[in-house]
Amino acid sequence: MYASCLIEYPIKTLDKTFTYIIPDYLIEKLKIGMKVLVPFGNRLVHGIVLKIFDTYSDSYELKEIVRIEDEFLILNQELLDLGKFLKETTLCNLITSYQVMLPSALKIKNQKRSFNKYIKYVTLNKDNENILKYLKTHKGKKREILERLLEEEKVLKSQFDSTCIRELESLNLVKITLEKVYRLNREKKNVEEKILTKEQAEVYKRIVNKLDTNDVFLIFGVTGSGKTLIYINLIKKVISLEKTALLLVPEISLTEQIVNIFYDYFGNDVAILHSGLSNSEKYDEYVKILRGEVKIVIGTRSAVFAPLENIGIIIIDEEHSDTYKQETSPRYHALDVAKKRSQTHNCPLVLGSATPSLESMARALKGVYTLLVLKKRVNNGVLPTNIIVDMKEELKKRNFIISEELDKSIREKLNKKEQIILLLNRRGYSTVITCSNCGFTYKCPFCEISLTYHKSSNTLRCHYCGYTKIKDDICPKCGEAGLNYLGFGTEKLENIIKEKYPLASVIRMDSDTTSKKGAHEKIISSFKRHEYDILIGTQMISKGLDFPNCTLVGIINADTTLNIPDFRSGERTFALLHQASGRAGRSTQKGKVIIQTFNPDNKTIINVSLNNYLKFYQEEMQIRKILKYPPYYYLVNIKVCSKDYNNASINALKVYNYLKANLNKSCIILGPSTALNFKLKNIYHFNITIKYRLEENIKQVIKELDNIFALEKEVFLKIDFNPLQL
DNA sequence: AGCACGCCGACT
DNA sequence: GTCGGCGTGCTC
Repeated sequence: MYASCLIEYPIKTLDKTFTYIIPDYLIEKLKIGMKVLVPFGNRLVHGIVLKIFDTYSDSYELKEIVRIEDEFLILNQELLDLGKFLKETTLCNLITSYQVMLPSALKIKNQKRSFNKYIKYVTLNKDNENILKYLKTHKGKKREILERLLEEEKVLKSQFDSTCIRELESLNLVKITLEKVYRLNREKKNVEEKILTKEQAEVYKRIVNKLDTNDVFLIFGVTGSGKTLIYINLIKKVISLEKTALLLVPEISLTEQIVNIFYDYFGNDVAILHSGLSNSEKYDEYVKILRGEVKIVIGTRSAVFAPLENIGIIIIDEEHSDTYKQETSPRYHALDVAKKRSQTHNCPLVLGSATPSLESMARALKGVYTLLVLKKRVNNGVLPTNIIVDMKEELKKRNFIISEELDKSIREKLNKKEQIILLLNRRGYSTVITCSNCGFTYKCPFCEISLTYHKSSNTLRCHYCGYTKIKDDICPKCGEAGLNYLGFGTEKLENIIKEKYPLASVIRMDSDTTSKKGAHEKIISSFKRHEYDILIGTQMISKGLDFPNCTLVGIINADTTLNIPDFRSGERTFALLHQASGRAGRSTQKGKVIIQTFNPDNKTIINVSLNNYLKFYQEEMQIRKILKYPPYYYLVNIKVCSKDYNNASINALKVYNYLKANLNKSCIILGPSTALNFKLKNIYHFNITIKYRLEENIKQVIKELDNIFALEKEVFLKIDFNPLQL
């Protein structure tokens, strides 16, 4: 018997199978989809079995498979096929597809063999007359152990002295047994059944009637309209039909809250998968799913590959979120994978958002998706009042960061003992450091992006590659003490707020304060318990969080995302600001949102303040139509990358010429232009973007282009179909 | 990716 | 004479 295997290295030249002989003793055990160890060249590497067959006619001298690496791990046929789908749609290596499906503990290239956690118990060796004899003739510690075991049968080994146990074990009186345990365990709570509102019930019914189809639904529901409760009811229904459910959420800061709700409802029927778990925890959760021990999987992007069988529903919450798109190979969008899986399992796909992506909304309005609308907030909550503050006017009054209006509102809310959220989508202390004497500006030596000053660590850091240096006292160029700290981030905002409102307690949440495991949860729950009056944070505080006592949201600078030169910046700004404003007044009190901006006439910002998604949608669609962007056109982005500037530049032109010569005339080719982050981690990037309406030969042409550059050593391509960022 | 093989410069 | 530089080429 023979097996075709894929090798662990993700390189174009190795993106093919290698054939091995299956040794006799493995013939029974070896299955397609297993992780194996095989000889490759003069060393051993990991691989994955794709095919098993019994005749081999080539004259090549084959080697034998050494062993199976993990008896549990089998990628099932659905996932193996899904990998091929990923390779086809994103042009990645096949092994890369399979790597992304596995938790890091099980990754093909991972060396460690067992992540299983066991608990050791001591039990009496049954039917052993010697125990009674021993009891008669001995006294002391060891006798006490035996007596206790006679009563309790099974006791944790850690309760006893280990040398005593070792001696009793060697006398054959007791034995040690191992029990596999999972690191995460949550019991179901008896939660009070919440009854769906009329509106929620209607949405629920529409989906439940279609559980035997692979229809796609878009739930367009205002913030606070209770989408989660609909998800819970749908999942309950699916489970009652003996099927499983997959729920995707955008990021960890959100998962905690949603996961807790689901744990309460479903207890150990839930497995969770996200980057906040340790490798071992992820391994445990994955094994639970693999063995069919859970019915619900909740997780971030890569959880879309969870090895669930018999899926009855797939739900993507906050479907507009960028986090569903992977920015490294394989550059897939979880929504596309979910759609594929919903077809395979013939189950509905439910997308939920208060600010759907333009693509999804366009499809829903065209009738490709079923549009379901939730207009009301639960508890009759009303949407907050939004106030736009023109910061150009405030500057004249010398209010640089906090406007008069915001200041007034903060004081008012503090007096009323209500809570406040301040959003500033920029971390660090100051964002630009220049010398007033010679004009020098600090830039990252690898990315050419201005460094951000972090006061707490007294360092200058690059937010793209992580480069860090200690702050200088004098300008490194001219030697004068003329360094100025301009621009501000969350760290400085925190200082300013603390100074301005000394009686208020303030907490900051951004990626600097949440690097430790569980830090998100800690900050969120303490704010929820009202241990703090003011929460300052970056975008991570904007989504999905539910703070009933928060009645004021201040958006310190609405322009940060607006000014990024990307055709989606309007869409992103709307989603971010709308989501953030949705944090205000989620229970009975009416909320207030103050939006500080230098562009008070900007249409996107005005539509945010009007809480009018549909108007935003229509206006933005007009722009997209005129500029030929999605959803009217499809995009492919090709980045030509090299350590050498000239090399990158010359090859970018080569790529352009190749595309020009081979693509249909109807395709629009933009570039080559320097990418937004032109130099990143010491690598130069050139962008070429293709816009097209009809698929035709585009995939084939780009595939060939990719093959040509696979041989190139100094230059490489990053090809992104349907990119979210250019 | 890794490692061997292979062909040219400065050293015990 | 040898040690070692990193350029090509192969891995079932």
